[in-house]
Amino acid sequence: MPELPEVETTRRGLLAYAHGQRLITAVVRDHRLRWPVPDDLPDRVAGRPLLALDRRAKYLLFRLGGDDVDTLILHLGMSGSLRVVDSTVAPDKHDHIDLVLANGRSIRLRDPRRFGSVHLEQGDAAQHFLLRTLGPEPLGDAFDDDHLFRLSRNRRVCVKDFIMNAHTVVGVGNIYANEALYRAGIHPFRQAGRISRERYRRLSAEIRAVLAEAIERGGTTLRDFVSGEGQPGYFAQELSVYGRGDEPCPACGVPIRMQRRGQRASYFCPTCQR
DNA sequence: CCGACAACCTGTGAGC
DNA sequence: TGCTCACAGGTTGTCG
Repeated sequence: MPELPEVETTRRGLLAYAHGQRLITAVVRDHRLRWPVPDDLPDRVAGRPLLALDRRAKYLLFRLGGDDVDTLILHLGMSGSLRVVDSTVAPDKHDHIDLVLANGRSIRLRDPRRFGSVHLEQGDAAQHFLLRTLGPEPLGDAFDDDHLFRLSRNRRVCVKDFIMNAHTVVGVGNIYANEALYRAGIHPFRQAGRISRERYRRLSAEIRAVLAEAIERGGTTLRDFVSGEGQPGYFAQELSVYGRGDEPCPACGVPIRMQRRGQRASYFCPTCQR
C-alpha cells in the first residue's frame, strides 16, 4: 500500500484528527516489527502533545512536545496502514500498536507482514541512523536533472534500480519508478551512467509529476481512509504500465512487456522506451 | 565504494 | 475443499 503518495495521504488524513492532541499512552501488542519496537515507547509518549506530523521519505514523523521535543518515527513497510479508530474498538489480528489520544480515539497501526517500524529519536530526527543517509525529497528543490546526472556518472546499475535507491532520491517505489520511466521514454534496464543530461531532465520532471498527481488522487480518499472503510488502489486507473503486462501501450499499441529482475517486476513498452 | 542478491513476514489468488 | 506455489506497494545487510 504505501508509496510516497500514500504516506503523504496518510499524513494529511491524520492531521485533522490528531493535530494538537495529547497522547495518553501507546499500546504495543507486538513489538516484532522490522526493527524491535522500543520497550519504553508507552512511557515516552505518555502525556505528550502532538505538535506536528511531518514526513521524510516514506517515514512519518510525529513531533512530541514537552520538556524536550522527541520524534516518533514510523514506517509502514509493505503492508502497513494507519487508521483513526474509537479507542473502544477491539483490535484486529494485525493491529500491533495504538497511539492512544486524549480525545477517545487511537491512531492504530495495522501491518500484517511486519516490515514496518517505529522508532523514537531525541532532538533532531534527521540524524536518526535510518534518515541520516537519505537522498533528497523528489518534490523538493534539491532534486533535479543536475542531481540525477551528476550522481549517475560512471554508474553501471540500471536506471530503474538507480532511481529506486533511497540514496539517489527518496520515495520512488516500484510502481512510480515504472511509470516515470515510461513517461520519460527511458528503458528501465538502461545503465544509469549512459543516460544524457537532457533525458534526466525529462525523467526528473516525470518523477515529480507522477508523484504529485498520485498525491492529488489520494486526497479524494482521505475520508474513506480515516473512517476505516479501506480503500483499494485509487490511482490504479491512472497507471500506464504497472501491472499491465500484455496490455497495449497507450501510445503505440504494442503489448507492454513484463520482465522480472531480482525479485521485482518491471513493466515497459519495448518500442517507446529506449 | 559498487552491484547483485537474500532476508525479513503474512496474505492472496491461481492452478491442480 | 484443500494443498502448493508464486508473488506483493520496502529496506537493510551481506558478500564478492
